[in-house]
Amino acid sequence: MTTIEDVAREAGVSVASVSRVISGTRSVRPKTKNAVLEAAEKLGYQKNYFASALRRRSTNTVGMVVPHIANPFFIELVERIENVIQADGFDLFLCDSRNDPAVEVRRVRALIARQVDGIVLICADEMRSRESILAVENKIPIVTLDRSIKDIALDRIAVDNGLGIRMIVDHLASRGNRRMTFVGAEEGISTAQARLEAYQAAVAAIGGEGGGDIMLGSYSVDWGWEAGLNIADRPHLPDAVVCANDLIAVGVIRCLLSRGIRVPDDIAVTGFDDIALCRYVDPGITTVRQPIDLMAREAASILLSRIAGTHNAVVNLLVGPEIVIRQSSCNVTKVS
Amino acid sequence: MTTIEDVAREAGVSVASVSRVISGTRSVRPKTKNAVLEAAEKLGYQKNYFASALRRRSTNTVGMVVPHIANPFFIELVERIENVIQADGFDLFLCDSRNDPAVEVRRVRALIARQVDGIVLICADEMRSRESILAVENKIPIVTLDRSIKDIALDRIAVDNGLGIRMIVDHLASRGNRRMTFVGAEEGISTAQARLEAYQAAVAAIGGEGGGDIMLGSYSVDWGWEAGLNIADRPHLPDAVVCANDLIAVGVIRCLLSRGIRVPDDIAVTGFDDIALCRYVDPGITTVRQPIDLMAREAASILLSRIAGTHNAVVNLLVGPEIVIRQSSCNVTKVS
DNA sequence: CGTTCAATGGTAAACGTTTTCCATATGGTT
DNA sequence: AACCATATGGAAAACGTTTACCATTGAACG
Repeated sequence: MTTIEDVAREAGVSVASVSRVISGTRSVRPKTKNAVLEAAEKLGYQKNYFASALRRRSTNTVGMVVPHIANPFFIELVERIENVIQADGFDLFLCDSRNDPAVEVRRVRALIARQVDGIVLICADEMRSRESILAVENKIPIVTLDRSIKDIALDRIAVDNGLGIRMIVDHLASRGNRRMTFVGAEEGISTAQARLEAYQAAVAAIGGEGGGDIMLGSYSVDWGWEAGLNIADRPHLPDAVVCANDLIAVGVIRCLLSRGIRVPDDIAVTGFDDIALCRYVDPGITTVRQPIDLMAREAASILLSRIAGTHNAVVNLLVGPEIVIRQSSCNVTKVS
Repeated sequence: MTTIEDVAREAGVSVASVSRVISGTRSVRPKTKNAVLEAAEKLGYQKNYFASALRRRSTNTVGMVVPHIANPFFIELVERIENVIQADGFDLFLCDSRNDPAVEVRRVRALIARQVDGIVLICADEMRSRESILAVENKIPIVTLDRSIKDIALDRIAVDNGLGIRMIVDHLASRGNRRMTFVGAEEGISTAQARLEAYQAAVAAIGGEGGGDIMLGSYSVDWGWEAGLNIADRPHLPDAVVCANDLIAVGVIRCLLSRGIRVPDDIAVTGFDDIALCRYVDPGITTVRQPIDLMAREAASILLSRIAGTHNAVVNLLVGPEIVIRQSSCNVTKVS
């Protein structure tokens, strides 16, 4: 391994000069600069990341913790965020918390131990993820994305879940669907909670039925399938099933179809997130599109500005969703 | 930040003893050990990762580079590998090469700079990914997974792609399909190349038509759709479309359906990998299941044993695939 | 010409561990 | 009791950077 000292000897300057050229912390005369660069090139010098981090106490790295790496929605956020921060010279460490606050806090600790300069957190639980925040001990900035933590003043960027669900319910109602059912996820997840409450309020607002017809599970295809079984077994089918995300909707639809129940003819089904999968299944799924690009850019730039030390007020940004109507909700119009 | 020195003072011992207790590198008397542990606990001591790594030149971390983080097949491999190595006390750094050898080599360099103890590489290109291997300079062990690099003696774990495709072609032939088409990915990808060659050989072996009817693009839904357009426009449809992976198959099927061509009734379509998506689309996709769990376990354990210094001969492990028959290939039997 | 100031270069002290090398204590064997 | 082997503790030297501090230079200015 060649060190700064080897380079200094080769270039005939001091280690300080080499360091200054490599890290660009202070100006050096063009002549010495060139000598250093040539020597470094010749010796194939590579800066030792750990020595540098140890001394500087900063790593040009941000960590990101997501609940489930296999969920395409999170992956899209990760990809976009990585794009933004990479342009600023930062690297990204990605961790999966398996939707478990205990794992999450371990991951956060591991990131802190590696002295990441900041963290983007999509938290596992709106109450118990508080531990993860405490683990940070205000040592570095942290922004929450998509999901939030209760009663804690933290930057947060998320879609307006309530509005999204209202748009869905209004859309279903406008096509004559009155009797609805909601298939959601655990209440511990802030987005799940928000979508649930919005569903209840929206159904009440349109004077529909089923505001209390609710099943809660997890954000997964398997749970959707399970809930589908329950629905299929009912003597009297609802007009529409509002699902808390697209994965659930896929499970519900697959299950209903397997039982000979037609979607959308017999029941309309909707999702949330607009992952690519919505376009690949048949029928295509009506859903709420999150402005992923905008969310990722905002989250990244807030984090970066906090890392840079600028920025003060806590940001709580709710971005607007967009409804995407596909076949899964286009059943016969019962009222027009 | 509390250091080893603070702990030593609190416990009334030397820093050496503290270090030995924390890192467990040498035995210490139970009495001092307890004193150290108590002091560490009391002060909330956390080992400085960088100082440790700088001194030890090892990090208990392995890096993994995959071509595309949004491809569910890779994600499954990542999840399984993380499970195995975590049980051994290793952390995983995941990177996305965007299927670009230039990005890949940057990622590998970043991993080396962070002194990962080993790398799992799913390489972008069977020729140009050679650069990535050179970047490692034999400093640390590296195993390739799924895809391979030409003419280079490196551990490799992969499915028997040729056998998988033969199983598919035989299955299609057994149901009476004679005229076939292949929709593959770039030849620079070893798996794509292997599947292509196997397709040609298998079609020849069964005396079918279409051994030369080949379209090459990328492992993506979009490419599948594009290839589907070409197929749909032909005056004379083939009996079956063999796709090089499931994403392509999804694209082909969606496209054909959108043009009023029925799958499987008019054309049978098959995939490769058996990602979850195959079960969620309609018709379900006939495909080749890779033994992901076995592959991940083997790759991880080979890497870990190389890191530990045991292990010598280069491993080139080809594991057996399994055919999963679903609706997409179950068209009318033309010969029986 | 003397003074001041900015620009640049070098020396050496951090950063927080791990580990080598010694010193001492302990226990077991003749 | 003498000896040896082993276990344990501590001092200090690494690991490779960055940076505080000082020294030197040369230019600008009166």
